[in-house]
Amino acid sequence: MKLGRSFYERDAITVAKELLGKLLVHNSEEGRTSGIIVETEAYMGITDKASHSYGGRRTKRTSTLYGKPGTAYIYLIYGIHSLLNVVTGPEGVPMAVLIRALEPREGIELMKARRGIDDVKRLCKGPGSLTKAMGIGIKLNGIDMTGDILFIEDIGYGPVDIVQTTRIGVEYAEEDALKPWRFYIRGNEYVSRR
DNA sequence: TGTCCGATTGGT
DNA sequence: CCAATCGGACAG
Repeated sequence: MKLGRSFYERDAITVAKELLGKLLVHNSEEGRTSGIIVETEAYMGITDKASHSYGGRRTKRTSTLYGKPGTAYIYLIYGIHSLLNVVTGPEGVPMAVLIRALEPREGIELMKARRGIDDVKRLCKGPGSLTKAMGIGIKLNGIDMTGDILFIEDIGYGPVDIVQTTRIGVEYAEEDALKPWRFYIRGNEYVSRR
């Protein structure tokens, strides 16, 4: 069953935990790909120094974060990688959940071709890797994830044993770098390293 | 308009 | 450890 607006209309920490074990699906022109979400991070918005919307910052890029819950916030990092987030919380509250890793399910051959590697374990390991495997680029920024192109389903996976720890790559966020807002499925082989 | 730099990745 | 690669953010 596809996740609807109300699922996303909650704080990012709650959504980040509950997204573990759900299925991310992309119906692209090249074909359908999907994977179980095994790792997420919560970005809590205007009070979170690691968030793009910290302090209520509202620019061309971050305007997506202020949209409806369930909107895809996709941006380019290092000029190379697209990172996928789902906007959460009530409209106007700029929180989001970063999808960091997937366990591939459907379209694995297409993912291998897009990534140029064969190791299934590495196909969607890391936020920049999974978007490449799934064919998700910044063109999809702002798309409604309650639609039929890019969306998330509850497939009854679980129960899930959640590990909670600090987020990756946010050292600049001072005290907020220590907040335990990264979540992943304990023991899962597809979680990113470091 | 000019400069700085990143919620990363892959290779040295 | 370090380069890749480019649009966003912000100073001037």
